[in-house]
Amino acid sequence: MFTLSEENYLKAIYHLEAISNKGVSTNAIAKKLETKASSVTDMIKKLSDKEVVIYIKYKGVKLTGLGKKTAANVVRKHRLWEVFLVEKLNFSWDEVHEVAEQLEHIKSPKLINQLDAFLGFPKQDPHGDPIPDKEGNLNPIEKSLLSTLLKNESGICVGVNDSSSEFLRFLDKKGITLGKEITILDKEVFDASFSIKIDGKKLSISNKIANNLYIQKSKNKN
Amino acid sequence: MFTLSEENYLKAIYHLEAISNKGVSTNAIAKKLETKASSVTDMIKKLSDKEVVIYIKYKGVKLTGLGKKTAANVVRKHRLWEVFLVEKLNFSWDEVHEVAEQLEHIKSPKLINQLDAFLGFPKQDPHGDPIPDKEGNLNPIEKSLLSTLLKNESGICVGVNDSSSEFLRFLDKKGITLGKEITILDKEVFDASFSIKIDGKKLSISNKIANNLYIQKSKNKN
DNA sequence: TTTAATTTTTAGATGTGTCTAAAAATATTT
DNA sequence: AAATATTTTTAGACACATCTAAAAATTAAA
Repeated sequence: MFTLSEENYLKAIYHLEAISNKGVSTNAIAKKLETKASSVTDMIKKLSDKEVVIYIKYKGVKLTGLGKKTAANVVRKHRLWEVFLVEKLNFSWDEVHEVAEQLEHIKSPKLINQLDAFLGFPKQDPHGDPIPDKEGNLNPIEKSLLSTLLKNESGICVGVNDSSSEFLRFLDKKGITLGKEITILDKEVFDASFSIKIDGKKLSISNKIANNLYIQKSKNKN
Repeated sequence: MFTLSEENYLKAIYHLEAISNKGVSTNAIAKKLETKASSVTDMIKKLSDKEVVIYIKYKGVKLTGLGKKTAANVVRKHRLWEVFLVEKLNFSWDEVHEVAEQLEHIKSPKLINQLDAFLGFPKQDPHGDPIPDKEGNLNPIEKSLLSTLLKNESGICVGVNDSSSEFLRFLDKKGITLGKEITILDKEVFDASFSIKIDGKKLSISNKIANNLYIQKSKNKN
């Protein structure tokens, strides 16, 4: 069994590995968990003793098979709870993270499996992120950043790279939600901003936005 | 804000006050929480500093208004989650306690209010215990122990005094569930056991059972 | 390749919640 | 009311997770 703190470290390492796939550095973990490097070193030793990470001094850590599975299970719980909050309790997608951070630590295999069934075995959470299965495997969906689309190409909005409340509320305000189709009308050389079409309306979005929105490329219409 | 441990102490004191309505003794709390008296003394001091209990050395504790409200809110959450587990996730009434013990500590007013609405504002948990409202007030239902019924009197099963898995599974086995009507056919002087009628069938139950089952007295039929 | 900058680890401390063992206070017997 | 038993508190220790400050190792720059 793992403590709440250990689970949070495993989850952080899991997410960091997904980006870099190299050894995860002490500092990277510290930054992610908003804690100090010395605290990270301490915890890493515990995790290493429990054989969920491989730790080589000064070289960072890697998750073991068990570590990966444990972390994926926490992520699974987090994302299933997010679906529950949005689908059943009318939370909006920018409100779920904090509560799911708590709920993900509830220990009960039956609870999470029943919840999964109750929700109809969802494959993605409200932000478009894939939900790991019981074994910890996840089916990543094919997606690209909106910024990679060329002029006149289209895509269906399928996820976000930044899931901060600020960004999500911004998307809400602009009427950008998962499932909607976006077409690139123009790209500005000047500031790398985009002119897009969504719901038949023309919209201008900054490069930052385009770099945080995932789409699934549609077949080109001509 | 209160820690998980503090919440558990408050809840324990809350339940103990409901029985005795005197100052709750250190030992009583220790027994309830399966901990040591010295640990209880330590925690009581913290709770006293936080003004949720009145503590007089060697004289036990009493909850303050704030303490009562805080404890009732934990109980509210516990019982609402129990309803959720039974009604939505197909848990049986003997499986919910352990999981609810974890869920009751999740901090999010919106979560619990939405859950309440989602469940249709239930008034009782799966064991027949009343669910406190947002302010911490609770509407106790009128109930008596089955053992207090006289021969030929009837009552609707509305709650349990002992909600251990063992007792609940025993009731399941005997076909005794909340809502069913029970009629006393006979009382044995010898061992204080009861002969009852439920679902048209005759059943013999021990005094211990009759002392742990709450019923709501029906109008006498003749 | 030596020096400087950065990262990481160690050493020692703190707060929370718990424990054991012993002391103090209260309650119960005789 | 004195002796005994029980309850409660205190004192001191420990595990967990964290921190600061300083030392050690690694990486980058001159």
